[in-house]
Amino acid sequence: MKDAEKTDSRPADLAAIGLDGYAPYLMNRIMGRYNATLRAEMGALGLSTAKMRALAILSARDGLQMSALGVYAVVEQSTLSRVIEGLETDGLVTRQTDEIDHRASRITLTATGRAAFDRLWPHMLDAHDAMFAGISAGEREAFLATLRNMLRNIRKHDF
Amino acid sequence: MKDAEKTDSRPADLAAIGLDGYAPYLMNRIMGRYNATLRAEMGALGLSTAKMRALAILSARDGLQMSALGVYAVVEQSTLSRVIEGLETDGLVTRQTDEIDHRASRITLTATGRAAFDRLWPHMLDAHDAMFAGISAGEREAFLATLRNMLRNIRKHDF
DNA sequence: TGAAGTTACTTGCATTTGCATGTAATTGCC
DNA sequence: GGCAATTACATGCAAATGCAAGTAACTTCA
Repeated sequence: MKDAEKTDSRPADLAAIGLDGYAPYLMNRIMGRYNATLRAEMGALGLSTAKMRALAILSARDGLQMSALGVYAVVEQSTLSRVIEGLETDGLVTRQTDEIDHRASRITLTATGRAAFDRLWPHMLDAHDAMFAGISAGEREAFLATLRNMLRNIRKHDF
Repeated sequence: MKDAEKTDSRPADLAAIGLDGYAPYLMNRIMGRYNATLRAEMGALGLSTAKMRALAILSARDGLQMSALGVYAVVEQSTLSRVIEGLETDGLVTRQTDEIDHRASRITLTATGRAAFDRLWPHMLDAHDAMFAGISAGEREAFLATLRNMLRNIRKHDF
């Protein structure tokens, strides 16, 4: 075998496998476009990336604590704290102290917040569909299955 | 069929498909951890996320213009301008006016810059390997192929 | 039970980032 | 050739973000 970089040993550098052979590069490119598209489309509504993510997660799992919401939304806790403060000011979410643990607060979507997400969702869906254009349902499912395994590999929480 | 969200029509919301059924969510989680890990590990070396990406891309494709580098590295043009300025100050890259197009500049890694990438690369590889732990070479290849198709779908440039 | 340690969130502060705009160089087209 | 449109990059500025430190509320365990 001529090319040392083709063996099972760790590739010497990025050039050895090529940008297109390095999954994080491809994923960054794809998510960069996804995020940029949504930010541009929703910026007019006063929704930052972090705000969009918080709304989206809450639409699927209401009543989360800040800490869990931060994990799901991939937003630093300090950032999330301010984001939620802003969403609360705008009346999109409610923050109430947890009954059992008085340090924690439960974040809930208001009707207004739900309506905001309902305007956001079609854009998210469009961005999603654009990604998977021409990709079969079977391939998409296999792709999702791999993603779920990868998340399980690298996540630091049980969710 | 009972569940309207299980048909081919567009799902009503995120809850209908679940977070784990929405690829951008999974990809954000995974890349969030990837980026956070690298940032934490390389912050001591004075490398921000954008600086790391610029070095990595240049290690594979030297002599790029700012505009192309920005696309590959998924960094806004204005941000990249400052990032490259910083890297140039630190002696990691060289910026020289393009011979033909005097508006453009060609960015090149210096020996110091290459050395910086060589320290960065093992961390990138570790993060990559952590993602794909327990995933077969075949599954990884299929995953990469889907990613390449997705990038082709959503990219706005020919590269 | 009570002091030390942990956890949940907030806040101060400096850095990073993005958008809008500015400047210089090139291209297109009459 | 020459002027309008476009392209490449730089910069002003405000918003977003991350880290470190602070406060308050549990938990643990002697």
